[in-house]
Order: sequence, then structure tokens, then C-alpha cells
Amino acid sequence: MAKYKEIAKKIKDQIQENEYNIDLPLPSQETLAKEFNTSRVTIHKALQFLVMEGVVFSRQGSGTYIRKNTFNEPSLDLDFNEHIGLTQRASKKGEISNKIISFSVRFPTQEECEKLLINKNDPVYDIIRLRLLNNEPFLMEYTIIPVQVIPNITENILSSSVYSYIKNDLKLKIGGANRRISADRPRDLEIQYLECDATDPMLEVEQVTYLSSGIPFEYIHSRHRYDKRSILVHSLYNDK
Amino acid sequence: MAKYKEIAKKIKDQIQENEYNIDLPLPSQETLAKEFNTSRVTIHKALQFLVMEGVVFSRQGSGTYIRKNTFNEPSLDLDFNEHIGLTQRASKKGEISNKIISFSVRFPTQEECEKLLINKNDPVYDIIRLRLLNNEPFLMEYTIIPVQVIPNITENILSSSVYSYIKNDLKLKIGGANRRISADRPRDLEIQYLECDATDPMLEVEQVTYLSSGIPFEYIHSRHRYDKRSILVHSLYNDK
DNA sequence: GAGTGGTCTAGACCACTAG
DNA sequence: TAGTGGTCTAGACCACTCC
Repeated sequence: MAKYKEIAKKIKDQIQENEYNIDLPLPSQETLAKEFNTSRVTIHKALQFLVMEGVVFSRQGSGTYIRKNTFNEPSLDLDFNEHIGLTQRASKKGEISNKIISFSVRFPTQEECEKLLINKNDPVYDIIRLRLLNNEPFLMEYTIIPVQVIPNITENILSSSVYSYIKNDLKLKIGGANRRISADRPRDLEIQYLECDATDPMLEVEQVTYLSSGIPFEYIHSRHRYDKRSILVHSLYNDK
Repeated sequence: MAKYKEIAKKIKDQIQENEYNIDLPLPSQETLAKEFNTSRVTIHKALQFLVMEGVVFSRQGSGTYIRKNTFNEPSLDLDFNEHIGLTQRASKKGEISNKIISFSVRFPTQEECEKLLINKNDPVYDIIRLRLLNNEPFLMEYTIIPVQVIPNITENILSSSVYSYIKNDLKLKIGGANRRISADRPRDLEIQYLECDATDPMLEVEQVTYLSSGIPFEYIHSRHRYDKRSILVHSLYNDK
């Protein structure tokens, strides 16, 4: 791991173990540079990294301070600033399991071609899964994956984690995702499987995920029970 | 403005004007460094900035490529990666106006004290506004602002933009925000003002906004008509 | 092996904050 | 005015990709 990330991790750990006074600035970059036996630029980069994670914030001329975050208690939140897949993410809160509702191969729709940057003759997997936490259903996921990009998907893989198949078996890296979040009414399938009422709102996340090569590899609609899920986002503003 | 941000802006403009072949990598960092008459570190920083904005992505050993984004057509999206306030943000799409439903001063609740890091004796503004695009209501906003942090708020300011009052008149900088997004049923007030049905889902954003000094200055619940609003987020993954 | 992006250094200067 | 973080440089080495 890069030195600046290691330093960032150490500082973060120290913050979480209350080794710094939360009301005072951290030691200056110069002090930290001596402490970690490195250059100030590297310390600056480490702190920058923590700024992006929302752990600290810096004020030119004043110092770097610990950020007192607001939404960190919660129950079943999905934090887009944590960079891990759903399975690992939610497993902190309990036992995640998957139920495969359907699994097939077909040709893509026009919209799927556009989102996944493929041709209409490139077959895609069409997967519908129900996801449960401690055996309680909380989300339905409609997944489209191009066969040529992620080949040889099996029911076994779908029951555990597609992400670890991609990372560990195919040795591919995941680069990022674009998401659109909205609210909607439930469909019949969701009323049935999520055991919710026809008047219950749904929280929908529409998402295209990319490999680090820039190739999109999945187009997902996930629809969440509104009472079991919320999404955390934190933003920085850079404009003057 | 910092040199690396100026360069980032120029490169971004060039990309948007199709001055680069979208399927080929950008010129190498070394080439760009010569072109912009600067060091490679500065070019690297500029490209890093564009990576964070989701404009390009880099692959070690290969090059830096233009990202073909997926959700950029839309109608009334709120993009958390654009760093501007609602008023400017949505004004691209039409005429934004505000209707003040109520405006008062009171002592904060326990929860408001915790989110805003204030004491129970520090008065807060309590503001309810209806926001309209082209005279059609699309969101209701419940805002709590500590009087001591943002003093002298008037109905006039509320009708235009609190953010520009903070930036232009008070000369304060906005640092960032934490948000929680969820879905919910509408309340009576929303059914009335947003002209929606009791069974319509609502998209809710709960948000604490900070000044660049780290002091929280507003705690907002905004509740959006589900058919008029979605939220865009883009994420990068850094884990190996 | 040649070319690419990622990281690191040491030193410098600047912009800003606070006493 | 002293101390802080923000930026920039020139040069170096490494890890990775692609031929």
C-alpha cells in the first residue's frame, strides 16, 4: 500500500481511539512529517485522503480538525463513501443472504445497450434477486450483466457475491459507479417478495458500475423497503 | 485560482468541445506538462481533480481516458457532485421560486442541538418553504439555522437564496454536507402544498451543512415529489 | 522493453489565521 | 508577525500495461 494511505489509516485509527483531543487541531503537517519520518507533501496527501473520507477538515492558516459527523449511528445504512460491495457492507449488521428469483440469458433492450455500451446482439444475464438481512427481506435487485464482460456466472456465484467473483476469480478491479436515487411505488413482485403494502413507498437506486478499465459491467435497479434502508452521502464544496 | 484547477478546467472544456478523441487516451502527463508549461506533478493533480469529478479515469501503465457518463440527460436532477446550491443548480432548468410557508424563531429540540452542535438555549430560525420550478411545486424544505451562526435572516433573504447571503454578504465559505436519503409517506402539509396524493411516495433528504470552519449552520429536511426529482451520485472505489 | 500513471522527496514560496 | 495549510518544481523510482 502507498505510504500516504498507510499514514492516513494510522491517523484515522488514532482519531477513532481518541488519541487526539477532538476540539484541538491535529499536530501540524510539519510535526506529523517528523513523527512519521516522511516529507510534508506525503503528510498533506494523507490528510487530503482523510478530508475526502469526511474524517477531518483543514483550514489554511489555522490547522486540521477532526470532523464531528452527524449521521453515523444507524441501522441499515448504505454508505456510498465506503468503498465495498453490499455483501460485505451490510454483513456488519447481521447475516446477509440471497434468494434467486430468476436467472436467464437474453438480448438487451435499447436502454440496456446504451447504459452498458454494448450492441443489441451481445447477450446479457438477467438476474432478479431478493436480499435478506437476518432472514428478513429488505431489497429486490434487478441486475443486467453482459456475458462477454463477466462470463460463466452460475447460480452459486449469485448466491454468494458477484463482486468477490469479479475480484478474486476473474482478477478484475472495480473502478466506480454512477447512481440515480429516487422514490417510487412498489410493483407487484415487490409487494409479494418484500412483504410490503401497495401504498408503501420504495427507495430506488439505479446504478451502472464500471471496471477500473472503464468498461461498464452491470446495470442494476435495486428497490428497497423504505422503512429498512437509507443512503448516506457526504459532499465537499470547493467553489469559492 | 490554483494552477492545477485552471488546467483541469481547460482540459475539461476541451473534452466537452470534443477536442479529444473519446476512444483514445488523453496525451500523456509528460506531454501535457510540456503543453501547459508546468511540471508533471501539477498535471497529475489536475487530472486527479477531474477523476474525482467523474470526467476521466486513469489506468496505471495505460493512460487517462474520458469517462462516458450514464445519467446526464435528465430533467430535474440534483447532482451532489456539482458544488452549487439548489437555486443556481435548478435554475438551469427553469425559473425557481420560493414560497415561505412559515418563518419563526424558537429554542431547538434535543435532536437539533445534537446535529447543529449547539446548546438548548441557543435560539434557531425555523423555516418552512415551498420551492417551485416554473410555478409548479416540487419540494418542501424544513430548515433549522442557529441565529448566532447566521444572524439577521429576513424574509427577503429566504425568498431569494440563503447561500448567496452567506457567501456574498457574510463572506463565509461553505465547506460540505452530510446527507441521508430515504423514502417516506407524505405528511398532510405536503399533500396540501405539493398537491400530491396520500399514497404518493416522497423522496426525503436529511442534511447537515457545514461552513469551511467546520461549524454546522443548517439542518434541513427536504421532501421531494417522487415524480419530479431524482438524485445523482457518483462514487470511486479505491480498495484493492 | 518502452511508455504510461502513481508516488515520494526536499526545498521553496504563497495565502491565510490568529494573537 | 509567527505559524499554519496550499501549491509548485525538478528529479527520481516504482508498478503496471501493452506490444
